[in-house]
Amino acid sequence: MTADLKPQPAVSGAAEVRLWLRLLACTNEIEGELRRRLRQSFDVTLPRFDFMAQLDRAPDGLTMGQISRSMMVTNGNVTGIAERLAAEGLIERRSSPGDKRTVRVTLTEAGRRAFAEIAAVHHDWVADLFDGLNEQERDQLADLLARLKASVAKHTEDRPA
Amino acid sequence: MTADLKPQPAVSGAAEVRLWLRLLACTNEIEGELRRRLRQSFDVTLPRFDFMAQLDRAPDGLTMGQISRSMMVTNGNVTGIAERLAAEGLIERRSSPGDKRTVRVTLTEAGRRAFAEIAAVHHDWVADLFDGLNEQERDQLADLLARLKASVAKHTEDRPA
DNA sequence: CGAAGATATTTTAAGCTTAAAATATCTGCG
DNA sequence: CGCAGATATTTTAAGCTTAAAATATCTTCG
Repeated sequence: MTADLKPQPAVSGAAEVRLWLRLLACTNEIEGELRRRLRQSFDVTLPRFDFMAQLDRAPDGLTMGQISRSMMVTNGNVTGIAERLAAEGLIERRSSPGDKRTVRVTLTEAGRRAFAEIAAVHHDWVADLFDGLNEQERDQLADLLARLKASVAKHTEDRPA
Repeated sequence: MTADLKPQPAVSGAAEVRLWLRLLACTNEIEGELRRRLRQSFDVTLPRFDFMAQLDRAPDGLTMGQISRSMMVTNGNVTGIAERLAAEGLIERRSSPGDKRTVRVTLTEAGRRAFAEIAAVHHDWVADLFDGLNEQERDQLADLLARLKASVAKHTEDRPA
């Protein structure tokens, strides 16, 4: 529809696809490296670490739904992760007194200790991986990603909430 | 070791972690949206589309190892994807004449047609999702990601090839 | 009160992903 | 030649992830 308003390169979207593939490769590289290190150093998976990170910021605990929303994954997904974390004694699940449908999840004392230990090292790992960018470049990247996220949201905000 | 050469904010790595989480969220958002659209419009998964994309650029086909390397996933992973693509009649696997260990994979005619149809729409989708960034911003993002990838590689290049 | 619809969560089926072990084949060297 | 190590791939076990269906509880409204 905008063909004569906005001249395009020979193949529509080719440059964007290259950029997208680079973004994906970069993210996967970092994610894979962090996953490997978490497994080797702490025998923990990235999703379990992420789950615990949500709880660590919420002293009173969170419901399963809150966790799934903040992790941006499906409800069913967090059920499985919670199952394994509970089996390891790192979290506790209690049915809410007010609303029996909801489950209130908290870190156990062991979970809080384990998370703190891992998080400290995790911070350093991430700082290391990003140390090839100076502060200005990091700010620039953060800004571009915010714009990109907004751009994506324009095309997705009309999904079933 | 560099503590007195390079002053750090109060919590080491906090800014980098925030940037990393933003990068991850942004990538997941785009990846999820593309996955959903591929499934709804073409009943195909992202990994299968990606697998076919590798083959489409290689008229003579590729070995399983070449495919797993270009997709940056494990060997075992591509075995499963190939199994399903072959069941759908989209690829063909032939034992190599020279080296009986290797498998030469090619797109079937149906596979080539299916890929072409999907790829055209996929290009447009990606272009749409990125249309909130102008050309300069896209170039800037590509450049920062290249630097980031290089930075990450510094810390990972010493892994078993 | 009681049913209809909304909300929170779990279950299920299918598929993706990894790491590690197993298989099969090839290559080089004595 | 024959075997030791290298290479290509598959298999296995465990876990992550999604979408859709099922379950359980709550809320609203007549």
